[in-house]
Amino acid sequence: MNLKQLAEHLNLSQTTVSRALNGYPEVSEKTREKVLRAARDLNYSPNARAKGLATGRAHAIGHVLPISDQHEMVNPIFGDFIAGAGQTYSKAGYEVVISLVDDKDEEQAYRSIRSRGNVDGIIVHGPRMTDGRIALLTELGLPFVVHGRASKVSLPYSWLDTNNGRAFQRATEFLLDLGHRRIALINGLEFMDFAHRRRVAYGAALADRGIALDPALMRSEEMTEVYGYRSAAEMLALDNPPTGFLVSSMITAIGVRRAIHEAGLEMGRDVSVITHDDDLGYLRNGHDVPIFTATRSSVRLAGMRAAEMLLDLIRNPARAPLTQLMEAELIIGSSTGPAQ
Amino acid sequence: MNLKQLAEHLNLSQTTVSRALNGYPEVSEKTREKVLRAARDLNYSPNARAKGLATGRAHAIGHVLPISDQHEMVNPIFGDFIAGAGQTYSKAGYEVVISLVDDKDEEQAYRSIRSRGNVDGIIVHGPRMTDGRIALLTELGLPFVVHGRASKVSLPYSWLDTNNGRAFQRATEFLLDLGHRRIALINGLEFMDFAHRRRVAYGAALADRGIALDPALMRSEEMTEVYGYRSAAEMLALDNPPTGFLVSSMITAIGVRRAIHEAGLEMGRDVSVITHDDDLGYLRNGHDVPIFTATRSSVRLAGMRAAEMLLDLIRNPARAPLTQLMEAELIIGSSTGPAQ
DNA sequence: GGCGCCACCCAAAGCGCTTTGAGAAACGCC
DNA sequence: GGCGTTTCTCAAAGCGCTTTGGGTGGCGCC
Repeated sequence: MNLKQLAEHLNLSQTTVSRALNGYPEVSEKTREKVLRAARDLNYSPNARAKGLATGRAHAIGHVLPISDQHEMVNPIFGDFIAGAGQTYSKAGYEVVISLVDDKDEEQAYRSIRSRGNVDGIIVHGPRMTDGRIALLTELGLPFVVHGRASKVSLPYSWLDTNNGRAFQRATEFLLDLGHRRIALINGLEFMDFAHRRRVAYGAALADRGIALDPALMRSEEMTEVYGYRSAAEMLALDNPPTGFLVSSMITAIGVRRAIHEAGLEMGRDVSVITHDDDLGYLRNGHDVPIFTATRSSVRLAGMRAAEMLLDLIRNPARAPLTQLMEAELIIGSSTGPAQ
Repeated sequence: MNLKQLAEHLNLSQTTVSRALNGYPEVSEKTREKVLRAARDLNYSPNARAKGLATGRAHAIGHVLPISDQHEMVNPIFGDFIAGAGQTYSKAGYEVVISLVDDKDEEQAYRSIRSRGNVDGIIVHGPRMTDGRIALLTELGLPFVVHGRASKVSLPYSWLDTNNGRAFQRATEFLLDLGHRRIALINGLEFMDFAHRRRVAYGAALADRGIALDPALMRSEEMTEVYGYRSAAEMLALDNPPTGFLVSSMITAIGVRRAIHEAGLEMGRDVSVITHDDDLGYLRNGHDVPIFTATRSSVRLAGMRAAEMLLDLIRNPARAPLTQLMEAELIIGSSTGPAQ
């Protein structure tokens, strides 16, 4: 069923039918009514490609996930982010298209996304500190919003980020205030911007209290459970083990907890743990009784907001870049306690 | 840059340029060479909408996630599945389009996906035991592959599934062989087909040894960490607590482990746990030293294979439905031991 | 009755590509 | 040199939609 057939069925021109369906005023209410009913009855919906070709809009948003040998963005965050964004999109009649792009041919990939024209804008995931994609997309004139920031990029661009620095500063201070002096950082990969910021904030908070950084207490890897376990196990075996852990994700913190248990220690009493919590749907940090003391910031909410920003950008291409910084809340769970 | 401009630039007709780019034999190698170089230099890539309109193929695959109030498919599995499928797609030049559809207007949604024509086929996620989508899609003539099965649907259709029944039967028998008699099932939602099969297999294995089902030891909910924790905590507080747990996902098993620890028990000694393990990238069950005894089946691999099946179906529309059953392997970790 | 004005409606062009049906150029053969 | 083939190239139609630039009929008004 296409427009032409529908028009013939109704004994109307394609123009009139199209106008009726798209809410143009040049058509009488009676006609519009008739057209809408027929469309529903005959189960007509316009061909997206043809519509896109004619209007120049794809009504789709691209989510580009960089992949490389060292690192892969398909992580637990992504599902929740998409779920949030998807909610916003579907209200606005937009679709999500996902591209996995190898960062070897990143430039080529973005250019081709641009000229293939099947998305009206894109969300950039996993920004590095110095991320070439921002300049590239700006040059290409394709609307985009970065989930996160790129510290070393000075161009103006639209982004939405959690205040990772502030969050980790507060978390570090929280442990310091409890009397901890040996505080470990089990961080994500530090060429990722968010992890870099956390690292810097942690360092600054310690320096503020005159505590020197100990490289033996700092790790930076992909945030898996096993990584948390291994790191914590090794650190707890040191002559001078940490009494507090700052961890970059719930999954990793679960690994840390496992190591603590295996060492015969109790979390919250012998060893304190604070983690960042993205508030993932299936991995709730117990909203009533938090398991972990955590810096919480909903990634699903971030998805919704980033999507709104992007749609806004698409509708008003002339608009200046939008930015939004979300504060994480520090929630107190039972994984922290005074230093022994 | 579009075809016309490229053709003008080369002083050729659009036809010739198009043929050169798409590898048709009617164009000389010399010309083709020239065209390809120009395309690369000028960063031309064809407009996907126009191409799709002309060819009738979208070069995109839809992944449809049902959402409802009671249940939401955006779960940890999804990221890995897409990562696997995406690998196959990008090799074949296909994109992924994600639609979140509310199951209230499911029928409408699938019909509209069909007629909007921006995907060539779809992967159906999260099949229920009696899933209306299968009949609907068959009727619509849209190629599709189901990730999982629908037990109560008798139509032939293409699917790829893990042998959940066999896996949970083996797991149950494994615990029985270790002497466990009170075995709990912390299952997923049992209107989901995979969970139903697990439930049936668990029941059958117990019945085989003449053990009656105890409703107090059976749960069926969304597979979160908190659910695992709460269920296990409650069961361990029973007068006659279980000595073995069969759990439907790693995340939930982590919750179970937490409850066991909090009860002052040790997993693998006082209480045994077997979980299903989807082999998620960021939540590895320790490939060298498994944390949990588990039935393992890579969901990423499932994604790759399902994608291949679908592409096959798209290329040969006349082909009979394809089916593929993946066996899970039972890996022995340290979370199980003889019943006390 | 003739005029202008709305309210409706339509034919046709155009979006960027593929593909058909045919023409020109080059070649070998007698 | 003329013929049939092969090789290369082209103009134009068509995919399903939107949108421009008119038309047509009915109404009130003088």
